[in-house]
Amino acid sequence: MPCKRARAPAMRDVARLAGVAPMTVSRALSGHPSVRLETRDVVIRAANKLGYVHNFMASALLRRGSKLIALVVPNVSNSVFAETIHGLEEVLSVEGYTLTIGHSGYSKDEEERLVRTLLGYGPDGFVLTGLTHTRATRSLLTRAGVPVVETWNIGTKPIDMAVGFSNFDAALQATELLIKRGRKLLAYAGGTQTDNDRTQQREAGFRAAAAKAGLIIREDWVNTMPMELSSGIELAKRFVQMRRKPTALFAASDIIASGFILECNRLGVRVPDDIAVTGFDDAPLGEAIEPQLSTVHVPQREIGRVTANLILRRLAGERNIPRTHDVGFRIVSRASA
Amino acid sequence: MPCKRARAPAMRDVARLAGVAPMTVSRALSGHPSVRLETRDVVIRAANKLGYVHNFMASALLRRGSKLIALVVPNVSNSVFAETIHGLEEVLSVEGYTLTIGHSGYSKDEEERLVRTLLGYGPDGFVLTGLTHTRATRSLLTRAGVPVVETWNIGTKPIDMAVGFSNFDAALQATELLIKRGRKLLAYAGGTQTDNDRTQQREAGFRAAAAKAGLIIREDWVNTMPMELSSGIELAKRFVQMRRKPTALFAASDIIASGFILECNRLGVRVPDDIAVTGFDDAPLGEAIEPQLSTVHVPQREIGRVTANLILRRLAGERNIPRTHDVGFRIVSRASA
DNA sequence: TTGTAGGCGTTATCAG
DNA sequence: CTGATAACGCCTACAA
Repeated sequence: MPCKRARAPAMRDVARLAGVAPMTVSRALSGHPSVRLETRDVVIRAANKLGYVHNFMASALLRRGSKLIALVVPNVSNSVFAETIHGLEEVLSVEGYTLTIGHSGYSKDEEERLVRTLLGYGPDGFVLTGLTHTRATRSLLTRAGVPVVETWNIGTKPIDMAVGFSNFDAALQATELLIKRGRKLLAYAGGTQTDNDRTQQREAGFRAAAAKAGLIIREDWVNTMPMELSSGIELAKRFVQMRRKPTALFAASDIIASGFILECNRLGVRVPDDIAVTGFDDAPLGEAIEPQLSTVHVPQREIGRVTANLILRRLAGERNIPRTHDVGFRIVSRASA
Repeated sequence: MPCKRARAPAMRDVARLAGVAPMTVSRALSGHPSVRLETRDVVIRAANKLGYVHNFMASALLRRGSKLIALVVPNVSNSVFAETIHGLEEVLSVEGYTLTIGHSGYSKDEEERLVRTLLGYGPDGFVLTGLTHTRATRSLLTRAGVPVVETWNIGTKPIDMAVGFSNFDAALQATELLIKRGRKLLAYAGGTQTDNDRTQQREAGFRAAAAKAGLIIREDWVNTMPMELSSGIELAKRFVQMRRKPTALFAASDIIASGFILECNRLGVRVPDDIAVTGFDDAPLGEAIEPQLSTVHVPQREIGRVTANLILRRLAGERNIPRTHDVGFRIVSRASA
């Protein structure tokens, strides 16, 4: 165990060593212009000597800004959110902000609990995933009076700001790619989460594309399963055992689609001849497998970067920032469809 | 923009509504035994009515615990760390702790900067990746007097506690698997990071296995590259163009190894006939590809869980906790070697 | 240009 | 069992 928690040096300690008042230390360290350069040097030297670290909790208590940005994601292990976190960090850390992260596990009630907790740290900004939240979540965040960004979807009215793209349109266009290839027997594989507006919109987009083309969707071909490779593998195993088989699969995640294709290769199912496949996200894996995966490119990291910039602009006092930011998507046509 | 930041209800507001003193609210809400059940009910009802949320900044200021655990990882986008974060969250969130996360980008100086910043939030515990840090980092953390856990490696003396496994032994055994298969011309692919003790130990383990078997390593077959699929793909492309070719590859990451195998399949290189491959981490992808990847299983999420539990035990006042926790590894022999 | 007083929200301590 | 007081580290407002 490290030695007993000795009180960390505070401004008053720096002040004593520098022979000035604590207030002068505060000004010197925050770069206030009205401090004599000489004094400022003395203070900075003293601070370094003592290993002074600024106490953000005290500043936050005074509502001067905690330099904390709160983030709630469904799951950090999901690489698409990891990329978004990366984008956020990239931009925010330069400005001295730190992220506090909570996992909702795709539950809106857990999300509400987390929002409550995280607000207790006085964050300067709040980032959520998706547009559907409990009434209490919306109200807590509205009243908090800090910039709030909902990510990964756009459409309904955001609490404050939204950064994402239309999951509905993207799924619709990805499905239309399959239909354009002449496929009529469509299957779907998407996430399990009922509390998840992205997944819901993707399934809705899939159904809309089918309806537009006059195709009937067999409900037993609509699969909801975790977004894991194993789900795709399982799906391929089921596929070879089916009597009536679909001729196309739209997976609402590249991970599921890739697992499906990899297992098809093993089982001798030919993609796209026996079944065409389209994914979602444009993960690096989709490009590495054979056949390469057709998918929807989504600017995962960009969502984080744009979100961070919006928060920074808001904190800098900028007004009249549009509430919704569409980062777009792009259909990537490769060999699997 | 949400409405003007109205002051969030504080204990004093709850106290007023409940008709008691703020101190009583504090006790009631923290489950102090010396509060009459009736009083406690009144207080809790008042707190709920006002939507009171506990202000951690004030508690942190009093050094009563910020309920914050600080974490520095090289990169959240790397799935192995994402799993560890997941394990940490899993255990810590149940106890009401929140994670603050910083990315060092594999730089020890950036890590030091982050440690300084994160300490400014008065965390109740600190989690680092790896065992090598700047002198200042070690000293800051020692003096902070909070539990500190270094993860993903063991060996040298930790700052406080360490949770991981011997990267050296794991790499050595993975390489020996290749040697046992009769391969003598060994190539290596590992991370670029010079500041990275895990990568260094893996390379050292690889070299030690070769030396033990009396094999000479060609330095131009020792590749350092980012831990991405694309690195493995690049490596496979180089492989087909080589005049003298290695007969085995030890990749210090399943991602690189998988990229290599996937591209080999595309280029007609037979694995393991033309080249045997071993990875590291036991990512789900290794099992999904054909041939399946031999690798080192590492309990990624378990590292997070064990780390969290050690911190909790320390915070609960437990003494004499061993400093080093070896979570072990397991060689997984599959078709690629 | 520098210093002083007071308070942010919570809780340890001691008094009732 | 409950309440008053003081203090944690910093910064706004005002004074010198």
